[in-house]
Amino acid sequence: MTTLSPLAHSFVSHFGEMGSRWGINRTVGQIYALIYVSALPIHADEMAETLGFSRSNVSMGLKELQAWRLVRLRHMPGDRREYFEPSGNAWDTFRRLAEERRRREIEPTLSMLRDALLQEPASPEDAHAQARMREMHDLIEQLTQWFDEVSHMDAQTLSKLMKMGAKVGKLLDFTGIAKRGAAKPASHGHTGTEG
Amino acid sequence: MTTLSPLAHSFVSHFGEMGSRWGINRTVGQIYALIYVSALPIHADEMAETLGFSRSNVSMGLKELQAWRLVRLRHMPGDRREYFEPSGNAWDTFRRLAEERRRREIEPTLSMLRDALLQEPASPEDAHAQARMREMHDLIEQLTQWFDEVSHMDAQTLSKLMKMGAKVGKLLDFTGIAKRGAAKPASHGHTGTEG
DNA sequence: CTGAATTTTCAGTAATTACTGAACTTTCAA
DNA sequence: TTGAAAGTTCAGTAATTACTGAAAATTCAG
Repeated sequence: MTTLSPLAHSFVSHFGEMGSRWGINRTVGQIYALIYVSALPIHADEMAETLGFSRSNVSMGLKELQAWRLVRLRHMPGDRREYFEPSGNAWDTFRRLAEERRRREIEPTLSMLRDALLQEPASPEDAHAQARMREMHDLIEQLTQWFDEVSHMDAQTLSKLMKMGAKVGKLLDFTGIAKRGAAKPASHGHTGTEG
Repeated sequence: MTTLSPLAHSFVSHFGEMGSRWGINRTVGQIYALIYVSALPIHADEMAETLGFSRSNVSMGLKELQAWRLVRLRHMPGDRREYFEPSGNAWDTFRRLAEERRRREIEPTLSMLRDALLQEPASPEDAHAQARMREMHDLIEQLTQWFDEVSHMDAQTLSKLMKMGAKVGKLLDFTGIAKRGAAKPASHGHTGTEG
């Protein structure tokens, strides 16, 4: 498949544009999209030709995709070249992206916040800043801890949890009305609302 | 506060670096961080001086933050200048970021996928590509629908849901073992696992 | 109204990031 | 071993994105 069908082309070029919104660039996005929709594993020369990128660009892109653990290297019998396929289903892909972003972005932020919270505030302004940082720190920690738990589930389990989640949420929302009433008005301006 | 304390400085400069990982640039990240930790609303000149950016750069950054609905404009009595404060607490911030990213990134992707799925596959390769796209489409739709529900909750409710989520998840994980056993082996290579 | 204070716009430039081609390294069949 | 095929690296350049200063537009007290 050295030339793309219109269907595959629209998918691949869309992911090129979207890729740049995530940390990955256009090239990497398109390479991944191509691997993702291909029925069979493909090798770098084919990608370069299909996408119109230089061979070296493809090589670098594949390195990055391997760093994200989004693709898997395979060998075909009687062929020295390296073939690539997606390293999992859509849920695996999402999970890997989220885990990797967590490692690269969330963890450093948490670490910076933890450090800042250990300092002795030198002024009332610093004390306020710390309160805001603590609020952010606690939220991030809660979200990531929860994601940890959820990310070990497979698609079916997750789907069930989500369906239940909505109902559980509504129930809790109802029982929480009294507390909300006390907390919400303060949320104009700078607020320290947490449970 | 025209000069930053070490505490505030580390927070602000960290968000500058991290901002570029998200769609926003260094300037916008630092402006937001500064507004976020400030005890009182601040105006553009103060931001420009504190951060060492040009006045025009701050102006553009504030426009972008308003587009993301992350900051709120306020006026102080007897002062014509525009002051800014965060538009909510940490959970509000996270929710706004997520909602905006959804609008800008997820919705266009879903729309592209829906279009692609309506096409008549012109070849077995296209049929395979469509199957992969459907898998992605269904996952995204499920995730966003769930996020819709969750994003209406406030911090306390969410916190409860998360605490329950882990337990519910474990329970479901246990009941799901039989189904998992059938689905997982296929997840080597290209898989169409969904439930 | 007037004009000073404030904010916005935008063309030009600086800084950053992406991409290529050529040289280099690695791999493996013969 | 050898050398051709495959893969990688990297310096240079192209493309993109960020930032500034100057000028224009807006706002509002007087």
